[in-house]
Amino acid sequence: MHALLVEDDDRMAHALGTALAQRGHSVRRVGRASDALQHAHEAEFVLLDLGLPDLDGLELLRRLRVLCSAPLIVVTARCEERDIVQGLRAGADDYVVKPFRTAELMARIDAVRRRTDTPSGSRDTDDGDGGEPVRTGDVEIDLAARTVRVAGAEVRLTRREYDVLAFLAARPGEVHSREEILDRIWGDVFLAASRSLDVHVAGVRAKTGRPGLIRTVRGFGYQLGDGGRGDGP
Amino acid sequence: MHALLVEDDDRMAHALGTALAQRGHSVRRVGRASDALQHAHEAEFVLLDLGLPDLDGLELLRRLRVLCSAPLIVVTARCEERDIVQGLRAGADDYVVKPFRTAELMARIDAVRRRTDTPSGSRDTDDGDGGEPVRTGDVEIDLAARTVRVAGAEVRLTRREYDVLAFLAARPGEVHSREEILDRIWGDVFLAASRSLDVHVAGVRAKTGRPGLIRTVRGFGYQLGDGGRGDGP
DNA sequence: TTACCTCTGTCATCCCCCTGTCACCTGGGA
DNA sequence: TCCCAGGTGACAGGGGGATGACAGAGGTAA
Repeated sequence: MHALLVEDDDRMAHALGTALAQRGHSVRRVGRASDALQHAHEAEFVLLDLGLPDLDGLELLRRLRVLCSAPLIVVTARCEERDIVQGLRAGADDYVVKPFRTAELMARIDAVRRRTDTPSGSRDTDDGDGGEPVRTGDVEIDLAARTVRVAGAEVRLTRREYDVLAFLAARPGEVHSREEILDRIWGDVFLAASRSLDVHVAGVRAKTGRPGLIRTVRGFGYQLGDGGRGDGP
Repeated sequence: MHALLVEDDDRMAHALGTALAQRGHSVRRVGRASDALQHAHEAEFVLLDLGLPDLDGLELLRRLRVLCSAPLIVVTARCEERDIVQGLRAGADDYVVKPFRTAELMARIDAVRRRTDTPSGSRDTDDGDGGEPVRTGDVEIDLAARTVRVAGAEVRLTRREYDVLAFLAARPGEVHSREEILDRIWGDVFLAASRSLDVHVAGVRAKTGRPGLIRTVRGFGYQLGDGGRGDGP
């Protein structure tokens, strides 16, 4: 059992690590976002502190979610309702506010894992396990390195543009609704009427020079395409 | 979407019911444990108050867990660590203490359902069509990815066309009436006299090149067919 | 300041949905 | 076998709505 503990405070990390170890988990503790992203694919479940110094917590959470679908519990001092809602919408399975009670946290970990350890397994053959870039046509999306290459040349996308592309690339071939995308990336489905998503999709298409990289499913949402050549059935 | 709201306090039930209805859930509210147990099997998810007068909350939770495996969130005034741990260990997927914040509770409901729900329309008896595509002949309908393949090649259907096909594919072999299909997809049975359904069925047949994929039951409705070869009993 | 990103608003376009019509098929009755 | 009535398939056209393209305001970081 491999727990990934993302926590920059030494005392907190020590306390949590001890509690987890007592319950039979092997723990890898990291204190920086970059290390968290590097080890995400090894984790059986994740405890995430949103207050890291080197990257916004929500942003880290979204990036982790693209890299792995393991159970993830946010453990943080941020207790505003807005923070909690956004954290859960960004993909957290549970959200625990510091100071927390250890036994409760352990019970929550077990509850989340009970739901996610599907006996039939293989629920996540999808998300880029480890570091294999997603390829479609001559476009290469490296979810771990957060880079995009077209015909070998790196393309610089903005944060939102990359988020949208990475979200679609995490499950190639699947169609995602506008609401789902807005929920996961913006944390707000009520932006559905907004034009933001369209604008950023257009940005990805323009900067990559591959209009077919993101395919529109009219009236529903978007899907990762074949990289440009939009031939039909 | 069927939410089972187990709550004996009228004001609380009203507030919760309103919030759920605003988010598109249909709500059945019960105030007694016996009613909760009776309707448990219909629920798509459960909100459970532990403070009912006629049965100990934990005991009710355990009995509910035997009857149904739907996502269940405890919403209660009991805030002792011991209560929370016991509730989670008894099978609750989350535990929210009153007074709670509505938006947070809704986000927690979504988070739990995200982990437990089958991605697309099929919502009934959990007969394993969770992630496996439906196959008939050489046609493959992936309800999770919202894609359709014929002989391995992806076929692009419009929204309505896909909706009709997916609805039939969610229960292979069953015959569905025009009214039922219109009700579930259009939300309006009064379109029964309209030609829309026929047009979209024709679209599916034409685009897939499999006229037998959707079989007409004259005077009644439609049924998922065998993928092309139109022989039958 | 400067440059860039993000979001919003507007306009134009195109596709999809619905409807209407005609023809064909099916099933029942004479 | 023939006729009739209702239902369905095929096809075309109009309208509406979703999306793409573009511009500009506001915010943020360098």
